[in-house]
Amino acid sequence: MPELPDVEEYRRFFARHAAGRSVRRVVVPDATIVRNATPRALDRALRGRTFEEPDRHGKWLVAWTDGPALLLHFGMTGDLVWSAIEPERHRHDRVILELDGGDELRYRNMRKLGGAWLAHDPDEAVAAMGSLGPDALAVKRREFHERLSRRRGQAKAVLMDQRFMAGLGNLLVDELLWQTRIHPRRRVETLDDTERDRLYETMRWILRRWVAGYGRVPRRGEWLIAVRDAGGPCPRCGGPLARITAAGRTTWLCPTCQPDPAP
DNA sequence: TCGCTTGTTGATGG
DNA sequence: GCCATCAACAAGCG
Repeated sequence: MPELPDVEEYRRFFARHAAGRSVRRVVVPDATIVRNATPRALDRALRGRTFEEPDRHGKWLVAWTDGPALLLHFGMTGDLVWSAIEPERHRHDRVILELDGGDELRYRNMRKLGGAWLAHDPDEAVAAMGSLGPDALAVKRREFHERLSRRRGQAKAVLMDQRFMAGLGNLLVDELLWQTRIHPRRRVETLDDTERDRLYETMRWILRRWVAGYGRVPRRGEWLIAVRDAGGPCPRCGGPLARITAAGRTTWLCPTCQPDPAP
């Protein structure tokens, strides 16, 4: 369930269970999930190391040890599982961290989009994550506006681009555009100052609410994302929602609240 | 069988 | 170089 709030929840989950604990062994049933090392190299690098408090940047989880780091990206179907909660291993558990005391933290990923990377130092970690923009939850107003001013094109595509802001995904961008009443195909260069600032404020508000209140993308309440799958009406105006494709992704919007820039 | 899916990357074309 | 589109990755569901 990987949007920024989901990965932040994974980060806390990882910290709660694995921080301060040492690695007894790393088991990788499917070698292809580790993208830049062999299972043997990953095991050798992490075995005997102790996990520290993990970091998150956008949708990336960076789990540092007192030596190298394990980087996890959750794709569309990634998850973390703790053995005390779920004792049996699952066929989609791709990386299994056996920790001191016998507990296991497992990286599960059905579709194998995303994966695991090994980084020996911060430079390698940055290289593995690619060119990411600032974390969407940490970015300052001034930098947001500065970066937005350098972009052209459809709002949906710009906001989804991890090089612009790291952490905004398909669901969250639909929510953000609906909250700010901006059509997904609206070109960002046509946004006025009020709209730009509303984008920043609303992005922060949604992220904080979803991180603090849900720890994930919400499924209930007066959110666009909570009603769209049920085919429900717009929570704001009561009109029917519309489904289009924008930036190559399924996109939900309210045609009344978010007028089409080019009817 | 086909279409669809909360993500990302690389090729292609304008 | 920037932007738009699409295929590919992979696996499950209806």
